[in-house]
Amino acid sequence: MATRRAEKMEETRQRLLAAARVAFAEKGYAAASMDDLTAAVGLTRGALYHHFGDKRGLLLAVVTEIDAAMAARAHAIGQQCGTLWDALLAEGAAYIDMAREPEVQRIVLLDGPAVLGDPSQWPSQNSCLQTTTQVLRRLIADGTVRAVDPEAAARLINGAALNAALWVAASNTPEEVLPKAQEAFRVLASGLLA
Amino acid sequence: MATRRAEKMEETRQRLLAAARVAFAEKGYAAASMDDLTAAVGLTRGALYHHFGDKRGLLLAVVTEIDAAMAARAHAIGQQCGTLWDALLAEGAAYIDMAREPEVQRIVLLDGPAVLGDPSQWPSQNSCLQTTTQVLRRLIADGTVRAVDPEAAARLINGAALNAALWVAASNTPEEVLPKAQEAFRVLASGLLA
DNA sequence: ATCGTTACATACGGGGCGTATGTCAACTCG
DNA sequence: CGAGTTGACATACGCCCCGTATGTAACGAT
Repeated sequence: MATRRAEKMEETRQRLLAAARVAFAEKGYAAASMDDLTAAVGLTRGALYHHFGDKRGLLLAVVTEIDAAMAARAHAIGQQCGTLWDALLAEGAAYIDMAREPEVQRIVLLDGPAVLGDPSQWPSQNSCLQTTTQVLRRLIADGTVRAVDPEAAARLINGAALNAALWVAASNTPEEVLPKAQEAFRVLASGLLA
Repeated sequence: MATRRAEKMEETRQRLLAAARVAFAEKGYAAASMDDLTAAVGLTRGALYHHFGDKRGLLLAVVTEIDAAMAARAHAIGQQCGTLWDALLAEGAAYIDMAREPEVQRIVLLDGPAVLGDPSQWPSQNSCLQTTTQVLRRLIADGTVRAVDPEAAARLINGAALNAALWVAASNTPEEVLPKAQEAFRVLASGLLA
């Protein structure tokens, strides 16, 4: 089949994606130059526009990739918990933790919403949100959690966690602030219990 | 003394601010042209850079203004409540409501954080956050709310509310979604009660 | 009345994005 | 096996926009 060609093409796509992650994370979306970014991996803007359409398309691809990785990681952590409720708390803590990484923070939490709009409208559908919603739905079904709209609760929980993470990361003393944030998260989440 | 001059100067400052609010809200920060913006009120970029330093400075001024207005409005609503706890819930609901306005959403929630960084680091100190923190401090003191870090709890509460608002506004059917969001907010907040 | 200050306009340079066009290698098919 | 076609990527161009340096005219002080 057309393997040789498609193979190489996929490789350049990945190289561009990787370079974009670094550039967007370090300089931010607006300040990242497409010329510099492509040159860093030995290509030109031609390749970029061929693969991703425009600068925004590139950001979308990067965000989708990171979002999927986050959701997978959170899901894996949740799986290791004895009860579903513990899984929910653990996933929340995981989000707070992940959002401390500069790459996640800058790209997914700050530039992502500004450039691509509300996360729930992204094509990736915000996998993180989906994961949390699923867990909540089951918790409501088995009576652990009060009867609220699962999607609404998931959005609030996620928003709280991500906001907490932003706070921790921007703090001068993250080590002191992190436990406070996690404790507050647990207290707040307990409001959902039946 | 130097009133005539200072008076006029203040007026042009306000005109620029007003034009910026409109432009940033309608086109978004990145797509808003400083040339167009200033021309819309019969001035040039010269005036703008004289008053605000740069494009970012203009956004900061706009954000500060809106933030102050939001905090004032929330505070006023809280004052009308019988108990402090009701005030907290009412303020939360007010934030959800205010964040539905396109101006607030686009400027304060989306572009603000992306361009200016984490809201808690803004010079305006995010008045909204301050207000909520104050109320929480008093609620903890009088034993209504469990002993958590007030700032942490305020950040989470605010994050949840604002995220909910983004969700409502981006939804296709805001009327259906709004009550779900408000209900979920109340349930979540109840976790703070002692 | 003169001079310094300052609010604002004009002019200039640099850079970045998107697109139109070119090129060359890889696959297809007779 | 060779000619044609497709497609991945490079090159070239125009446009817009930001920030700054420079100019100017009005206002206030002395």
